[in-house]
Amino acid sequence: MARRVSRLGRNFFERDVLEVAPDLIGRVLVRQFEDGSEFRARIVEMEAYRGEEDLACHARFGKTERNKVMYGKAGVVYVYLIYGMYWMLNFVTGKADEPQAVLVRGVEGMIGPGRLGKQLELDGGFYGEDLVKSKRLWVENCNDEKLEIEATNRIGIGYAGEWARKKWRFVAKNC
DNA sequence: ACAAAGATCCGT
DNA sequence: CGGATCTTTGTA
Repeated sequence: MARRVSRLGRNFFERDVLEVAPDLIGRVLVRQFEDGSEFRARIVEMEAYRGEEDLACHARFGKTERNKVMYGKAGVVYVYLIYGMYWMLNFVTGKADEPQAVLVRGVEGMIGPGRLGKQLELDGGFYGEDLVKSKRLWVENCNDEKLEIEATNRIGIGYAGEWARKKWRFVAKNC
């Protein structure tokens, strides 16, 4: 049965972040630039950030100006500048008022969240971008064989105590 | 108002 | 291993 390549819809992102994060491995991240060119690559590394109780999550201090989009509807983009240099790409997941997001840490040929943000030419203008409707950034299904997924500790969050030991980083095994 | 830290990367 | 570079956050 012919099934068109399709963009992931709202319902995909409305599930719990621990379900969505591994499910995004192997899907295709698409970025269309102003000049008509396109960046397209399979996602191979994701990290889950889940709720105010997760001390590694930006929602650990409650709702703020920066993280408020995480409290809204799923399927929109949460970007923020880290170390004054790198734009980090996240997707909001779960129900409204449940602050969750997945950080895109790497795609095929472009590993590292900071480098990816640079390659995609992200900036504050992507804050709140809706992946379901956007003309410049979205995620598509992939018909290729499924990748084997490994779960490990999250990177760069050593300050989070117990939460640093959660295996909430999902990475394709052959990468 | 201020100071400290940060979901990183690069060059030495 | 330290510097770049600047926004966010709690009050160190």
